[in-house]
Amino acid sequence: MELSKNYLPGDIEAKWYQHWLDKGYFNSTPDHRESFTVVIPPPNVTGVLHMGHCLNNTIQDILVRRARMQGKNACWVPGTDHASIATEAKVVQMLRERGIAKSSIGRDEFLGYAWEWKEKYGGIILQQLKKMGCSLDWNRTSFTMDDAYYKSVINVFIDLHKKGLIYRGKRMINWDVKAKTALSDEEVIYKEVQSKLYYVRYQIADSDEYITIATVRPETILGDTAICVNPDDERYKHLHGKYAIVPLINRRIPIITDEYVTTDFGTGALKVTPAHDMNDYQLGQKHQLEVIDTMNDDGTLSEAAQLYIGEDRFEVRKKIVPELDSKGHIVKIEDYTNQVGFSERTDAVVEPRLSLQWWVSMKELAAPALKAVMEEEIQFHPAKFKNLYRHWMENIKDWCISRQLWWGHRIPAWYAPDGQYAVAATKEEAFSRLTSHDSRLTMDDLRQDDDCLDTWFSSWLWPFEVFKGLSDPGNAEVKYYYPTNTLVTAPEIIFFWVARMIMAGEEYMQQTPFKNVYFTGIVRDKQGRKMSKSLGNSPDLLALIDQYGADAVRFGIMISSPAGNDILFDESALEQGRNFNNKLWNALKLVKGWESRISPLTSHDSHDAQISPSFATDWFHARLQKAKAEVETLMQQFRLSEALKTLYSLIWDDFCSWYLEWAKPGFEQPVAADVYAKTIAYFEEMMQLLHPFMPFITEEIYQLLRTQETDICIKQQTAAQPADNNILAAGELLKQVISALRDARNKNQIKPKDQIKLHIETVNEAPYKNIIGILSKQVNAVTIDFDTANNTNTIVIAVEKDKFFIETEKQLDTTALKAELLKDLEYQKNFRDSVLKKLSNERFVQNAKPEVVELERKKMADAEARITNLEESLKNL
RNA sequence: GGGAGCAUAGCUCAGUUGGUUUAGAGCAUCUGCCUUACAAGCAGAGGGUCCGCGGUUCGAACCCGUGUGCUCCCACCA
Repeated sequence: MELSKNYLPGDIEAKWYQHWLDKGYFNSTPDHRESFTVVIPPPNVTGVLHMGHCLNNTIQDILVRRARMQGKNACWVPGTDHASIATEAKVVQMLRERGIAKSSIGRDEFLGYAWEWKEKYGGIILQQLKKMGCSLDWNRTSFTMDDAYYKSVINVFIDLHKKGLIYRGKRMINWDVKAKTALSDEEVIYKEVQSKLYYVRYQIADSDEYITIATVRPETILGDTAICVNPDDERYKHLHGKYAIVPLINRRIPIITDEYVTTDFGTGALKVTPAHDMNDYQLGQKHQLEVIDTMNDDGTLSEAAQLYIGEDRFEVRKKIVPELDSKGHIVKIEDYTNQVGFSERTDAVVEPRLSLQWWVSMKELAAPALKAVMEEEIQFHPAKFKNLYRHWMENIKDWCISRQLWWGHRIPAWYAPDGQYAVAATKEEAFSRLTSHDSRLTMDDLRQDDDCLDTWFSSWLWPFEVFKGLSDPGNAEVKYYYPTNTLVTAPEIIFFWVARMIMAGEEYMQQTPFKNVYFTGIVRDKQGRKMSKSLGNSPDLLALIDQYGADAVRFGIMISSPAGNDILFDESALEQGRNFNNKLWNALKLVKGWESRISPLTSHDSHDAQISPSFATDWFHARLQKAKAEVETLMQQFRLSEALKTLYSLIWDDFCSWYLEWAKPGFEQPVAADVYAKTIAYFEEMMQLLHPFMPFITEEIYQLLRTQETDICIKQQTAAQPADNNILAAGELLKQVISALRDARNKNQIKPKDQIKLHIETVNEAPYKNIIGILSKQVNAVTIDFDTANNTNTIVIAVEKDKFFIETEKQLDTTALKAELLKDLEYQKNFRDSVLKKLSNERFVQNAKPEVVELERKKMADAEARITNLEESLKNL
């Protein structure tokens, strides 16, 4: 078969993915084997594949494919998240484009459109994962709003409510006065605006003294319930415990102290309006201040304001300033630049506002989840995230789980007209509970809570609910697959998601949901900026796959991403991946080319060094085993990019640059049968090791090498055998000698075609005996002997303690060579002196470990030998 | 403001209990090669005040302190 000049990934990738699907290799059912479960962090249904997904899913695929090849029952569960905010926003936007306002249609109609949208676009991202080669069990595709999943979410709500862990409480939220809805923090856009800072003075009660505060929102004065100063602020110490009078409305408010107030901003005195500012609210809670809500839901002032009732807050700002001024309360007005929140949807200035929300009480749930991580029942990779996790868990705040949205799991609470409510799975149940208090109620009186649950309130059940852990408790699948092995996710959602999954797992499965968490970094562009749509610096992943191939993309992103570090994405890494593919392809072509030239003889039958490079096969066997062991260790430590680097250099340097060159027969010479067979076996084994990282090309090459009894992706890997250290050392010596001789040839401009004679001066000829054949071919030496050269026109090279004389026809210019030797001599002398200094330090000899001292002695002896060697060489010149 | 982390070659990073390292790799750069697997290649080379300062130690890129610069998370300043 004719193999193409370069590797062409397109058709090959599509072919193998379909083949794997047809064979059902990615599908898992429980059996006697050990399970290895990974659940995908469910991408949003609104999502399209970006670099972050690429990184994250490549890592998962590597872990899953490797486990599968180690004989484990690997199961990687796909699925999507309903992503309530993001999806609802998309659907609203789509409706708006069709001229439909959300407010003009009812909840059911809206949800109809939302489901339609989900069915149409929600699966795109999963299809894209197939292009990357992800070995997911597609029969298990889950969605956080599937019927059974939905019911489990509701049941968890009911259960936690029953346990007293869910309650209703007031909270400051971001209020959009135009849309008359609450906004999530993510929907608030902070912009810098030019404001005024108004200095307003308040009279101290029962005194002629005044205290001046600074504010950008003078209209909120009407809701003031305290003035706060720093307890250490000398200017105000005499006012502690006194009262001030709110201008215009003459309310008496206390002057309180709190460390929160900084002395160097404004006047060091802060007016406190608990109903209209996040921080003031917290201060109010802490100091038990009265909360006066002076604003209606449309941004106009309410009756509680006493003045300007019914007028918009910004109108009031314009009017209240002159009024304050006319009564002598304005001290000065300064220009001021500050950050103001705007609604992402309506661009209205967001107003902090108090509202009644549902909460999960977190302390109790957090305790076992904190323990699981601190005691390493769950291991974080890298471990540095343990600190972050601990800090958050120890200072955990209650979780606000209600969202003023329609797309999501609707809160199972029903209200009677008098405000009484019941939490129940059905309206009927709620009715029966509420009628026991008030028998006059009818079903029609009951109204279900309009709000939805936070998206994370469903995704925290993901690791067991994909196996119906709650909807069908104790079923065989959840018993087999749960807990999962490794979660791969971004550190930015450690609190939103990872911590809460651990809590839910402990609470409902009595077991942590995973054993390992691998935190990926954030994918950034070359300049270190986060990839985002607005910057336009996020490349189109599918276009990259088309251009470089999926294997190259996977290689490129993995080679530059140590765990937990951000990765700076650079297309040159993909190019490196593509080149690596090509290197593999060409190595295949070379080895396949040997097929027609196999000699019936093996390397042992012949004494001809040219066709019996048994040293090469023995050496590479050891080299391969060593690399295999290294990869095993690195993978256990989740050092994936280092494992890939190890394989890259094994294949490119040791296999292609050294081994194949050593084992390669001369032009039209036969190939020893055992060399051929071993080369094929090594190649196969390397393809197996590389398969999890680059699944497509490895399968293709594996199949082309020879007729296989199975496909590579389910071929079991064998454990590394011990490597022979002597032969490894001999290989390193050979490499070193070849490099040194090539360097000398290069520097003396001896052309590759020019032959040389080589004399080796050594006290120990034995290590060289095995490698003469290879050596002569690699440095183009016509003869090699162990005699001292007597020709004066020679180049002398020192490697370790041995000397190499290159005899050539070419006239040599020794000046450059001399300079080189002098430089090396100086280095060696300096080195010797530094070692000598160490060894003559008595305290070093006394305190250091004996083996360290011994090592220094050896370094010393070696350096001495090299110095003598170099000095002699210089004399010869 | 609270917390976490980072600083090693032009770039991206290794350097695992302080001693096989007067520091390694890949990419980039330079030099020479169209050598019959591969120019998406081959052979070779150059390149470092391990952020500054102080300390601990026989010995520090590594441990401690401190300064500087950068990044991220949370809360966002009246």
